[in-house]
Amino acid sequence: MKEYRHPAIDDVALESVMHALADPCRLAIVRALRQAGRELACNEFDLAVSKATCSHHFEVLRDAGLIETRIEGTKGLSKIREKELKRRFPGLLQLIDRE
Amino acid sequence: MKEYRHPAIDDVALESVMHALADPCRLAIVRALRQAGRELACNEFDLAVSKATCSHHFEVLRDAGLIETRIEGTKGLSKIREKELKRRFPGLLQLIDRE
DNA sequence: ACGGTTGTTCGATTTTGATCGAACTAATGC
DNA sequence: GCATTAGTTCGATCAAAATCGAACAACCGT
Repeated sequence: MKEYRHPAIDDVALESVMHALADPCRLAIVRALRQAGRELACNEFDLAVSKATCSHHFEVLRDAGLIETRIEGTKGLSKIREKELKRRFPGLLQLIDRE
Repeated sequence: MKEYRHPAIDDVALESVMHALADPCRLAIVRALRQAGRELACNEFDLAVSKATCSHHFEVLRDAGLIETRIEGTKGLSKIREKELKRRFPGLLQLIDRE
C-alpha cells in the first residue's frame, strides 16, 4: 500500500473542510470516528458504497485535513486530527458532534 | 419581486449548511455579511459572477437557513440568521469568523 | 407613463463530483 | 509459493451543481 500524504493543517481552507463534510457518507465516517474514539479501518464502517468509492471518500477527508491514516499490515487505520482541528478550526468538532 | 421562503431552522440539516458554505462565492457572501453587521443587498458584494448566478447563490444560502432576506423597494436585503444559527449549530459562526 | 434599478426565472452549457467494476499492489498467513 | 485481505488506481458513466445570457417582473423616481 502506498504512503498517505497529509496536508499541513494551516494549508487547509475552510472551504475544503466544508466540501468534505457536505457528503452524507463522509459526514457519517467522521461521526463514526468521533464516536469510536479510536482508529478505524475503512471496512469497519458499514457504508452502502463500493470499495472504490470508499477509498475515494477517505482520500477527500485526508486532503481536507480531517483525518490521518497510518498503515498497519494490510489495513489503513484512520483517526480524526483532533488537536490540530481544534486549533485551526475552533467550533468545527463541536458542530459535527451535535445530534 | 417575489416573497422569499425561509425554512424553519430545525428543518435544516448540517449537510445542507456544509454544502452551502463549500462554495467560495457563498462563503464570501456570508463572511461579508458577518463583517458588515448590517443588511446588505445582492449588488453590494463584488462577486465575479453574473446577476443570475448571484441570485442562485443567495437562494442556496436561504435554503440552508443561513440568511434571511426581506424586500425593500426594488432591493432584497439579507442578513445572517444569527440567533437561530447559534442555537441550532453551535460553533458554526465561530468557525466562519476565524481568519 | 417611461426609464432605471434590482433581482428572478428559464433553458442551455460546462464543470464537478459520486459511483462502479475490473485490474492492480502490497502485506499476511498458511 | 499461493490464496486471502485491504485498499488503490483506472476508465467510464451518471447526477448534481455552477455558470451564463436573455427575457421577464416589480418597484421607484420623475
